[in-house]
Amino acid sequence: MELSKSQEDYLKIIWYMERDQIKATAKAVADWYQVKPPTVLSMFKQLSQMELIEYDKTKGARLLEKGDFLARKLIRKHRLVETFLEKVLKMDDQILHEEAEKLEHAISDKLMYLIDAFLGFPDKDPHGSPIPNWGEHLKAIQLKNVIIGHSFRVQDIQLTAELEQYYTARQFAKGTTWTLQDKTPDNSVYTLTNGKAFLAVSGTIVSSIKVIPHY
Amino acid sequence: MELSKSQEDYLKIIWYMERDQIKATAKAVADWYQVKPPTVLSMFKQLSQMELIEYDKTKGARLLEKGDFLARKLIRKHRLVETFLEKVLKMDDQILHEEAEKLEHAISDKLMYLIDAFLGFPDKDPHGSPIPNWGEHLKAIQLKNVIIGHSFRVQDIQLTAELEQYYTARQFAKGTTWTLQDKTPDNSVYTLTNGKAFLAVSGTIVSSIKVIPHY
DNA sequence: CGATAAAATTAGATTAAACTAATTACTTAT
DNA sequence: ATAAGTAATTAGTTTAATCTAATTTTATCG
Repeated sequence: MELSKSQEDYLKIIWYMERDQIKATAKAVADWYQVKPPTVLSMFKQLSQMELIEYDKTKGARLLEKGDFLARKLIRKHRLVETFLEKVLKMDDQILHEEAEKLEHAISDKLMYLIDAFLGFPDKDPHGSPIPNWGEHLKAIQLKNVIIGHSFRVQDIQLTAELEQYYTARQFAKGTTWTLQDKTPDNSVYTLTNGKAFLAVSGTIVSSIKVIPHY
Repeated sequence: MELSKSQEDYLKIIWYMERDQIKATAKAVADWYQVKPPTVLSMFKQLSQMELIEYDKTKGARLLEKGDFLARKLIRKHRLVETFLEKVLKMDDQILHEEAEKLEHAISDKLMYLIDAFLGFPDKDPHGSPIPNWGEHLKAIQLKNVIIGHSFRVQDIQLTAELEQYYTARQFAKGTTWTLQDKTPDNSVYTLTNGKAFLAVSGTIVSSIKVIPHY
């Protein structure tokens, strides 16, 4: 499922708060996003449901692996767009941020990549903030936490020799690239494709497989 | 007021239907936009309220001056973005249209201008469709129909000599550029600014002044 | 410790954009 | 000109994201 603009915004705010070591309480987020606490609470509930965050009254909201990944991606888009608007289109600094704020939600992963390439894969935005990317920020995550439609490179597999052999025989091995095509509602089966073949992976082992998502 | 993505989409569809001489009935628009007729009806009501369209059961929906202006602007954004993605970022043709469809709603007028300039003010998009622009499509419209926040160049003033003199003395004359800052809820007074001074224009004459909007 | 302040939570309302189901109003072909 | 078939319209529902008002929890300070 695609996230809404709002959902993305909340993830982003929590990400920034974690970075700045501010507890992401309902109040704090409400103040930041200029809404009222009940609104934040209901969004927290939603995002928890989707396993993007974890919320606890006293600890505030914290990003789970999937939420962290999506927040990072959004921030990456923001900073790439900002860089692009400034460097290539010479946009005025005053309106830069606001413009990027709108665009970050409308930019596909493919377009993000094209902009990145056009800019020569920069690692800083015009303000000097790091642009989260592969090596620096996108760590390996569990296959369990990959989002439908995303592709990834297999980084590490911890299975019994028998199982490992089974999957290796089907080209699912360290270093190969796959896309998560679908999963069952109960997360018991993950369907992958590598463009040529399909592969079903049991939900019992998706925590034991580490992958690096492509963006 | 900013239009929502939906509102913009409906204007665009009506614009295309007018171009293709298809009557924009509730049914036809519903089929086009993949919604049900009651949804379209309620949107027609909304847009009529805002004086962007005119709806009549038998004649269907037709764009009024303001609606036509906004639809054109959206299409202009679409085609400029498409051109940009293809020519500059070398985006794949397959995803071009879909991508532009999302971006057109997220691009400010200023960014539209920057893209236009970067491309060297093209008049055709990659498919050969004309990119609506100044000379070709943006005709003079009545000051009455200018949208708050937009600037324009004064093209023609049809007033009594006395009034004309009054306004001319205040730098409001053919060829000058102004921005519509605000208007009263009853449309009795329009407030303009030229960056230096403010000028109040009576609602009784806003139909007699023709202007060319900046985008 | 207990009173007060602050934050969290719950309940219920609102708005925009969609829907379904039911009704009304046209068209049109026989 | 009338029955049958479309299209338009109305009424009422739904969902996401917001709100306000009321209540409950938690903190904090004297």
